[in-house]
Amino acid sequence: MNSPASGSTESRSFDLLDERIRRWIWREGWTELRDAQERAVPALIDADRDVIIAAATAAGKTEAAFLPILSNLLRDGRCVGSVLYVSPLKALINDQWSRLEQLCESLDIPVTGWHGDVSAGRKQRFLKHSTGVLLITPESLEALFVNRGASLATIFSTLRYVVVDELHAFIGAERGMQLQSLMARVDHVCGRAVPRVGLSATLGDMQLAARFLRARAKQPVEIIESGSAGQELKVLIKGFVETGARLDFDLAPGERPALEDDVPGSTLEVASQIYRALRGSNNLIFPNSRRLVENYASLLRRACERDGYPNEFWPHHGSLSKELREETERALKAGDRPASAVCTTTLELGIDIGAVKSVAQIGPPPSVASLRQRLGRSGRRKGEAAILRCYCVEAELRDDSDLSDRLREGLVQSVAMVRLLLKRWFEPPRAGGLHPSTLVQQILSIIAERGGATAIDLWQTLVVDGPFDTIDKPTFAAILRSLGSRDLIVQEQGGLLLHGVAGERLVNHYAFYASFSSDDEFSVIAGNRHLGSLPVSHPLTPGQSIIFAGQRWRVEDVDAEKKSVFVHPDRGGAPPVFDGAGARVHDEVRREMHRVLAETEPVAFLDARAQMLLDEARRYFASSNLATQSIFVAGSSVMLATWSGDWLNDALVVLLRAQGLDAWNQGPAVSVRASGTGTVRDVLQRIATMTASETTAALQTIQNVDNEKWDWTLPDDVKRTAYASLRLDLAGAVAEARRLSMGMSA
DNA sequence: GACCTGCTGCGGACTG
Repeated sequence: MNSPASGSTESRSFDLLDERIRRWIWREGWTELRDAQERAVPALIDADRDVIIAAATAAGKTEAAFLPILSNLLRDGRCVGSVLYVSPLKALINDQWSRLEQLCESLDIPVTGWHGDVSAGRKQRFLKHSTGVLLITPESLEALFVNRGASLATIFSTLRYVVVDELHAFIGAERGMQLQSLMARVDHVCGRAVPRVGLSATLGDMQLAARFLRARAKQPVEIIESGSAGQELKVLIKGFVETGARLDFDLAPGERPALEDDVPGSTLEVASQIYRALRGSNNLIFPNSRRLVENYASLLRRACERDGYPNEFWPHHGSLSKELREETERALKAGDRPASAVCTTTLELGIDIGAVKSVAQIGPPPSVASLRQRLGRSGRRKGEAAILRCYCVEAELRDDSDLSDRLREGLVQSVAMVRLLLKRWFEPPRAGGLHPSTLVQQILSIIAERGGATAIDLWQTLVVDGPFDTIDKPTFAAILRSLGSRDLIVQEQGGLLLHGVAGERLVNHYAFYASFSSDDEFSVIAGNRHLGSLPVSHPLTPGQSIIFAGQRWRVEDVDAEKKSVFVHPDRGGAPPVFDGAGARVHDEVRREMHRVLAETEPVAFLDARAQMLLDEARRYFASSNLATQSIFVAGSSVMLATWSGDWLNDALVVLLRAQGLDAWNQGPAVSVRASGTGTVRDVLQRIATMTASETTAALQTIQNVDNEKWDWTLPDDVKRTAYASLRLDLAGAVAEARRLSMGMSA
């Protein structure tokens, strides 16, 4: 069938679908099944294998999975089976629920959304009749295991598929480990391997994704990869120099500059250019922090006010209340007048926000993968190009400017990332993390589910059948002892493990279900209105002014006990201070940066000022022999130009420090405090011959290794190994030390 | 000098 309307028999897949679903397709007026849908039907219809569907965002992945799955459910005449659909976002569950409900209503298949915002009544209804489609988050699924362990076998008795949406969002993350464990526990409860289906638009390595979906598979995972038509991309990178000058941006007559005291001139210049280029259409603007989102949203809103337009620029980030975020989403979706969002990664994936004309990136993107995801939001209409504008601010050079400024690091990183994007490369997920923190959560959860478990049971489910297969028996035993010493678990006479008093208390609180931790935040309240939450590290004081939700406020009162900040509108304001570490750059990006600097041809997508800045950086790169020289003296430091990613650089820093040198990661280079290169070369030679156990010993020097939610419960060495598995490339650092000490070029 | 995700059961008061 290329055309169901014509009754053509070209499509075997169409004929395989249940008659009621064929009628639905007919009614919808589809003229053909998309490529991914055509291929997914025979793979899924018999529920006899695992499948990955990788296709572009608009290629109809949900239907590709659900048309054959629902056909299977209808086989017995009426629906007696069930499907478990797991999604990383509540908003996505709500979107998918409306789409599926529209289809399933006519098929008499119940569709149940299940997450924290869904009423207990709806959940009860599913528990009574556990058939149809259950759309759920990993956290709510965890809660089912903890609270309804005894009825799980009944609930999942007719389960035919487990579908995981946005598969890429789970790989390499704590939530991914949790999800893999939950899928293994579903199989255990069902007493059989329930077929798994993974959906994603951004998978690079299909084999990695297949191993994530089912490790140690008896039969291979079937992979359906549907290439997207190459979409045209228009890119422009604009350069700016921070001179410290201030622009007369938006002052009303007689108004005293207020923001200008806090905002650099380049920010005003970037805001002013964005305003001119984007006002009048729908766009997404990505500064790299919530603080900058607030700054730009406030400036752009005031520019609209100044010119007498209704506001077109709306902030969107994770600290804003659900209501304020929905206001922004509604403005974007409405389509009756122009609206742009100034946002963080909250608008990078998931929810449908309608057509977006262009994407503006302020400062270097956090990663190529993220840039790719952001661009996927633009030019979705047929025949329209995706448009990307990057705004890069560089410092004015002085005699004491550092390497990063002289090499125009931010600009060069943006150029490198855009070039990698055009080559269709992006960072693979780092799947080697051990995540013993999540193992602790799963141990406590299984004890709750089964009303107690032996060490052997836990070992079998979590390590032999589950995702924690890099944990050996002595380590597993050490973790159990560590949990015992903290009263999280106790052992009965017969060997059965139960919760201790402390364990009982933690598992019985709803905060247990999430595998990841989050910081303490203060509620920001204006009058009766909850504006959102603010992660506060330095406590706020009454009288202080802040920018929040794109507007300026003065702090009236702070209630530390209730974690609330009471504010009222104000004219002045410094943006709220957010803490956190920087984005981590991949090896390949740093190598591409080296190539960008070593070449001499102009880069096609730079404006005149950006090209000038790049030329400057290239001249410095050439005159300092950076193409061939890896070790050199700069002031009171010795620079080691590794041109490697932050995992390798951080590991090299750990190894240098363990040898008594003061070192730190400076991006393209590692900097060591030393007067000459002699000592540094000697130490590099020593590091170059280190064995794995010697590098492991160096981990002892790291001060703070508590990274994930349950790390505080783990033995010290397990914690350090876990830290290294997530954040350090120790083997790479040893190899780099060898290269550096032999005087080879990058 | 970063970002994001998620969260139950139960008792008691109240309503129709």
